Amino acid sequence: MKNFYVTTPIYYVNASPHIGHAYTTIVADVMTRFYRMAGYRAYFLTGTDEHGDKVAEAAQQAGEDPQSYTDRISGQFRDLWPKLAITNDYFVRTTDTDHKEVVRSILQKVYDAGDIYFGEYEGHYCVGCERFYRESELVDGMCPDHLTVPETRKESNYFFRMSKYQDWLIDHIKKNPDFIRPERYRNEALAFLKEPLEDLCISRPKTRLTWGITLPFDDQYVTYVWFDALINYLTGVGYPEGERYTTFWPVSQHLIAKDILKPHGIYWPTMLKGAGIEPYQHLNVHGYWNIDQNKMSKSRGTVVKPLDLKDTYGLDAFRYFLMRDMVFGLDANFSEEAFVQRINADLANDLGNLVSRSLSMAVKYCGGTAPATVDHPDDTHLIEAAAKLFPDVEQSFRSLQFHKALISIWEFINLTNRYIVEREPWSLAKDPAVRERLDTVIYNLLEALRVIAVLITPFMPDAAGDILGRLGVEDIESQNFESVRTWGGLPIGSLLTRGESLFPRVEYQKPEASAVKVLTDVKDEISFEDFEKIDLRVAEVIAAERVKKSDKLLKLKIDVGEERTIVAGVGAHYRPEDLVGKKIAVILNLKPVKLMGVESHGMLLATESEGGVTLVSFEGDPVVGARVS
RNA sequence: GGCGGUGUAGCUCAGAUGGUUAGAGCAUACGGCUCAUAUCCGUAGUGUCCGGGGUUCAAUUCCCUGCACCGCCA
Repeated sequence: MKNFYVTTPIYYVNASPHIGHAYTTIVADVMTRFYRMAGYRAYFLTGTDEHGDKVAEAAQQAGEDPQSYTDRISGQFRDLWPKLAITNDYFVRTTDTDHKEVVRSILQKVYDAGDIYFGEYEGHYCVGCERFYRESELVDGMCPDHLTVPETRKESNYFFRMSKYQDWLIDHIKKNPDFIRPERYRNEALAFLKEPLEDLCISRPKTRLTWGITLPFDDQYVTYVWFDALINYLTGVGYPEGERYTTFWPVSQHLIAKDILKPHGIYWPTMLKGAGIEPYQHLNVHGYWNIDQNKMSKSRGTVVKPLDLKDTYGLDAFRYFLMRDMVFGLDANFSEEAFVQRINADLANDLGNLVSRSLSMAVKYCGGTAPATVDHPDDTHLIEAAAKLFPDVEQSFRSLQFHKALISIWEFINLTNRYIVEREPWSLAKDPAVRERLDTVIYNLLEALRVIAVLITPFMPDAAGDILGRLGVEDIESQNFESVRTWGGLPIGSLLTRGESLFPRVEYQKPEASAVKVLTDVKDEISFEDFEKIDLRVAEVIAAERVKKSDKLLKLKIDVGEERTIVAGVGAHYRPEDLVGKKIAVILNLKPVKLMGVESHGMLLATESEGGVTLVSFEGDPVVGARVS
């Protein structure tokens, strides 16, 4: 038996699930369902990534301890997947006991092999940037951002000797053209590798971070990110031993979005190499869904979250749209309008209507059971197209071109619709002499529906099951890809049911057609006490200059009764000299942040729209430092 | 600032290791059918394939350069 193993990234629990998570996971599910139906033994892993400072912070902000916080958010992901008809075989969490053990055993292994070292070194540390600089990064011995001379500081951490495997990795990627795919991302990985790899810092001292897995060889440190998160792909199949591991690891493929190409394409293979484990087989990289809010319906008075649209329009339609409208590897646009168009054109008109008209005629002309057939030369075109369909779809799956698989299936749907128009069953029905021919045509239609249903099962499991049910197919399990290799799989005499519309047409109200003006992005209501927490003041700009290397950021010195420095992102629309002397509104008590290396102690108020950025200013001449309320 | 991506029909996008008339869907117009969710089938179009330069017998495709938009990093 052939095997198949696919993973999604484990999702970081500092935010709730969104369309990006849903897409990756649905692709993994479609692939898994496909390979299961093709006779493979398949294994599908997803899960959550739960350690690190961002999670610790998010937990603290939510007033929870990290474990109960991660339990809660991880649960959100776990609960979402059944609602998307996801059929993962396992759900891994990095806080699982077995995962911690695997991480520690691999760290120990790499450590024993001499590929992890303790780096206590002196470096050029820029206080403003809170980071170390390499000699080569400095400009005239100074921090490139602050143009100050960095101080010499000591820092201790554990490092993975990644640089040692750079040549091996380049060689491996070159020898295995589909190790990273599609090709654009393979090229990108090779481009990274043209520069010398630095060793990977893999620890944080417990004085700074405790929410992590303690290093097996130094209990004063936890491991940081990579040796924790990436290793889930091994934990999920029961590494280091066992039948699952030996079965699935050799055929492993990862599915990721392009933002995490570097850790998966560079760090992970070298880590595996260092641990003496075979690299994964494929890294499949997809693009982003861009959300065009202008093209999303505003009739509901809220900004539309794509994920919510599955409830409005149905899960199968949602899965279909995601798979059909994105070319795997490239970015795509998500708009409600495009979604509705797909539903009406492809699902309602082409497929839904085909099911409806075929079953309607079968019931009307053949009494509700699948009739017997007699071969006819005019039908070979349809039958041959059906035979060719699975190989085409399989070919598309092998190259991750899911949209092409769907196009192939829809070409067959169109062909079947044409078959009806050409054969005119309603004319045949008027002449008792051609009864046999009518039966054959109807049978062929029903069999075509069966073939279609089988092939769309990975994408739209519910609709497929529905169609098979209407065709009277009793043993759904038998409806695999083997069953569509030869024509005639639908038993004669199968009991047919007409049923309701499979995909009713849907209405989409264009945003601008809405008569009543409704704000689309009103935030949650707050109390007056909440508002009073904001310290709004009148300030006067004393000096302004551009932040080095930034188009947008301006560094402003302001007078609010005291002198402060703030950084404002208005540089694309205001020149520094335009601002000096202006009275502006400023939030004083915003937590200071560092932008491009400059610390900002407040934020000016401005509005941004298509016309550009406009500062909030005052009618008259208010006193500097006065409260705004 | 560095790196990368994208720019093809009204819209959303495919595609071509360089080679005759550059494609699909949607939208539009016209025609056919009535089994069907007013659906289906057929026909008809439209394009300086972002600008400029180079290589070539031949470039929209390869190279250089410019512009616009987007993303990542610092």
